[in-house]
Amino acid sequence: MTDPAPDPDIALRDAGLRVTESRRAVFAALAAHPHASAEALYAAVADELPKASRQSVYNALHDFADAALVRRIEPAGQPMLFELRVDDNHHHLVCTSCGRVEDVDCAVGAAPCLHPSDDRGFRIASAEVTYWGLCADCVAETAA
Amino acid sequence: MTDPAPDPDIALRDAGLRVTESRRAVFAALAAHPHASAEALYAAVADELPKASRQSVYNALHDFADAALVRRIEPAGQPMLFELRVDDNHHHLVCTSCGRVEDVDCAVGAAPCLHPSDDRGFRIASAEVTYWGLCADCVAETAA
DNA sequence: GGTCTCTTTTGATCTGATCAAAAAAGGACT
DNA sequence: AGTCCTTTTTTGATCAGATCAAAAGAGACC
Repeated sequence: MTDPAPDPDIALRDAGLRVTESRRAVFAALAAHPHASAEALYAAVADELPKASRQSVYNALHDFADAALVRRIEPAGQPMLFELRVDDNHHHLVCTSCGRVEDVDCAVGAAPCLHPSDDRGFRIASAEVTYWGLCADCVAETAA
Repeated sequence: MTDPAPDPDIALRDAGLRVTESRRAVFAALAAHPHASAEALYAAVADELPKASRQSVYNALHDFADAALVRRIEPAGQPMLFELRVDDNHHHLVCTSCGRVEDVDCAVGAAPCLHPSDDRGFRIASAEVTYWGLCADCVAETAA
């Protein structure tokens, strides 16, 4: 297990990125909101740092993704979402009703689905599993 | 196995959709171009039926998807893609370099990845697996 | 063929994301 | 602490893909 909440300043510097207020704020927003869109993160950042611009949030997220500090996911029908969990190979549950996203550890063993029956000549780098369904809240709501 | 190339007219009528020239053209375009974007399909349709509008292609695709005549996939970084294979549970190989998409049958047995280690209370309806990597052509190009 | 409903067209509009140039701030060095 | 160079941020434009809405047109049932 890697450290659960690494110091953002150190992580940034290690990645060769300058430590700035906006980036710290984006980092904090990511920690507070797993699976948030750029827009949602901008809203969160703006709460703490009103002078920050939307573009700076996009910039930060882009830079973080390039540096592998965050992972970017794009479930169908949703804008890009960002998450801090990058060191493990985990997958996602997505609610088809409310859009909620939850993490789920890799199904069986280490890299279960990494080998398709026929790889068509592809050099496969990773496998991404998305489980579609109704979250607990939406199941309850449907029942009512 | 269901019929490999069902008569579009019948499929449309069975779905409660009127049979029109544009829809027939979109169907043909889908058959000719698996995993094509709405834009690409519009281009293909326009070749055969110049008077067809872009919107009519979007409409048709939307209607087809609602009627489960086509499946819509949205690999990260690409626009929506549409495919006619809907009756089987298959997955996709996506080339991270050129964007090429290939089908791959469900990895092991019937519904291999359908059960995550912890479903977080979700009522799971389906699992989607995307394999990311380099297609054969892009591997060759990289080697050169 | 007449009539009603479903489709198509046209053109506007929206969201999410990206691009680009000028201004501002980080941080290495003295 | 001050200087300088480079990276970041800001500002505002722009883009792509997709959707919405009203009016015109075409399918299909009688």
